[in-house]
Amino acid sequence: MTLTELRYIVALAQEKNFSRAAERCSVSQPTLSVAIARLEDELGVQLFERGKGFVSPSLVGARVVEQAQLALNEAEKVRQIAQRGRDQLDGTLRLGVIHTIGPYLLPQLIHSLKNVAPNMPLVIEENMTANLADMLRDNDLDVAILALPFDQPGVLTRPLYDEDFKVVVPCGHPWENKTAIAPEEVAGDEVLLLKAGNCFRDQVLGACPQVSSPETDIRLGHSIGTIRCMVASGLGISVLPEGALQHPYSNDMIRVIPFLPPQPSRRVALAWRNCFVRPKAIDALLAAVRGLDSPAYRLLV
Amino acid sequence: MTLTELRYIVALAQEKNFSRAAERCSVSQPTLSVAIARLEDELGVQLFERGKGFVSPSLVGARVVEQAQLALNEAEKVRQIAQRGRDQLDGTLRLGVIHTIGPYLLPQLIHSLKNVAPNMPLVIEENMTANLADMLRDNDLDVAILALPFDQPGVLTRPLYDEDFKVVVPCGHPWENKTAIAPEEVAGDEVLLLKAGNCFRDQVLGACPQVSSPETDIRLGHSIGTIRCMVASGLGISVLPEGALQHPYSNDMIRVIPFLPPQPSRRVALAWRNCFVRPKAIDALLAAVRGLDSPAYRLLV
DNA sequence: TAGCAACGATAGGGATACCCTATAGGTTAT
DNA sequence: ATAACCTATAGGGTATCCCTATCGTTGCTA
Repeated sequence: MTLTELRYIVALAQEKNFSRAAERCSVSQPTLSVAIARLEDELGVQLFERGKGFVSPSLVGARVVEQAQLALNEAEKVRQIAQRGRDQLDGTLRLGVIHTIGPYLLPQLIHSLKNVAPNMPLVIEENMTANLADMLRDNDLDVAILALPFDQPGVLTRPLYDEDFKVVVPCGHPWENKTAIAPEEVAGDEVLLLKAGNCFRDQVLGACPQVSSPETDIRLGHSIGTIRCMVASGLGISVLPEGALQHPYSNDMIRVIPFLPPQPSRRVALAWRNCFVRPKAIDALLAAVRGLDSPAYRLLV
Repeated sequence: MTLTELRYIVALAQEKNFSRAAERCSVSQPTLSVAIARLEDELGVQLFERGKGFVSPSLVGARVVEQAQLALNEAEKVRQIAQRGRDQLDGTLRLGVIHTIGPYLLPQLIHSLKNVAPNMPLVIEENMTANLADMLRDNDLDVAILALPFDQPGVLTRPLYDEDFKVVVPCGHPWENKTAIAPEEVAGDEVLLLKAGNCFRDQVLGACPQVSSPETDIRLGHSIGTIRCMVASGLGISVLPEGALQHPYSNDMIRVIPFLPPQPSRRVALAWRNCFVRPKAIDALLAAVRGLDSPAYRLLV
């Protein structure tokens, strides 16, 4: 039983004439005649009564034809669904992003993405790099935004932008009026850090070797927002990425001071499985990044 | 797009492995691999993402597979409907019958038919021979029971039984105690006849040439039942088929008297289009007639 | 009544599609 | 390093599919 055969019997039931039914199906009359005879043989039932002046579905034939029409309708829906799905920029994209980027980049990025791919809503997973890597591997995510280095077999990356690190001190701090700070000056346990697992914490420790990693978690924040508040309240100082210090996240209770050149920074990249089937969605994200307009991000795309 | 291809993608979505999916579909792995690639090409969408350790439906693929399953279900119903319809003794049979046979034969016949074909209900059309012939030709009936001769192109007949004619006189009539009557004795306008169009009326006129066909319809009955009552009330005599005089249609207000041999009779037959697709239903009717147990019918089957 | 037109079935041939085995190319596990 | 596993590709054989040509029947018409 094939879809073609089903189309044939539906056409014959409607036309009640082999030649016209064949024409409607764009085949010759013998083709349709033989195909229907074959289907009748396969099903073991005579579907049509060939009379002198008429062709008419038998009792069974009428029911079979009716059901055949339903089957054809469902098959046609398959084609329609595929047709609608041909646009790679149509349909949800599952995007992972690390905690230290998501809240600061995504509002702008989504706004920019709307221009490039208006019909591609994002499902956003905010997590740490290691978890995003797993989800990417397990096909729980389509794409992720995270900080380099990131090397994962079967996953491609593409740098998006560089983002400088800044020193953040509370209002009234001795460094309040410094214009630049050397990485080595940032030292001791006065420095507030993110909890372990966040890649940004390790990047700060790498950039400022004098910072001690305290055993207690008193000076460890769950998020950049927490740390910013702790700094503002006078608990200590910190090092944060510039993106997290843009309006409206900066305020007059803290002072943001640049490092001395070469300023420490991180490289933020897009990552996706090399076999991901919607490359145009990647392109759209790159274009959206290209459309960003923020001095905090030194674009690489 | 073929049903086979739809089966392939459903299997692959379930097994998430080309080899196992191929095995489930009873084809080789390359066959399934190529078929799916071909379908993806036809639909213009990549349905599956082939990763290192996994095979997973894409966003579109998942929807397509889901719809494919629905289409396959509908197609399978086609097969089931045909399967159920394979029994030619299952399903309604449209039976035509003439007025002078229906009320007398059918109660017994249906009872007998229940034993032969318990799942073949009858739709009964009671009409005159000419109309039954038309309905048979136009595929409005499957089969008819009527009196011979009946010759119609494309229609086959098979004799069922012979049925004698009897003279019916009212109680107290001069012939009341005769044991047999010659056809020529039945004469004049005392004889009650069916209205024109009924074949039995013509058969009586043929058997009893002395009977005059009155111009007025005073002595014409709409049905055999009407005539029987008119005889009982003393309006005249009549000639009726033996089947219409069985219990409970006979009573003590009328006398039923046979003709002198050779008794006039009619031959009742089954008729159906030669292309009718349920020959077993014909056989079942013949068997049901064979199962009749009434002295009024001299069976021929 | 002969001829013609309409219709469906059949015959025969050719193109295509389908499915197979063998194998390549890649990754994972031992 | 090797084996095992997985998917894609190549090449070839066969079955299916569809075509044209034609037959047989029926019904209509000249």
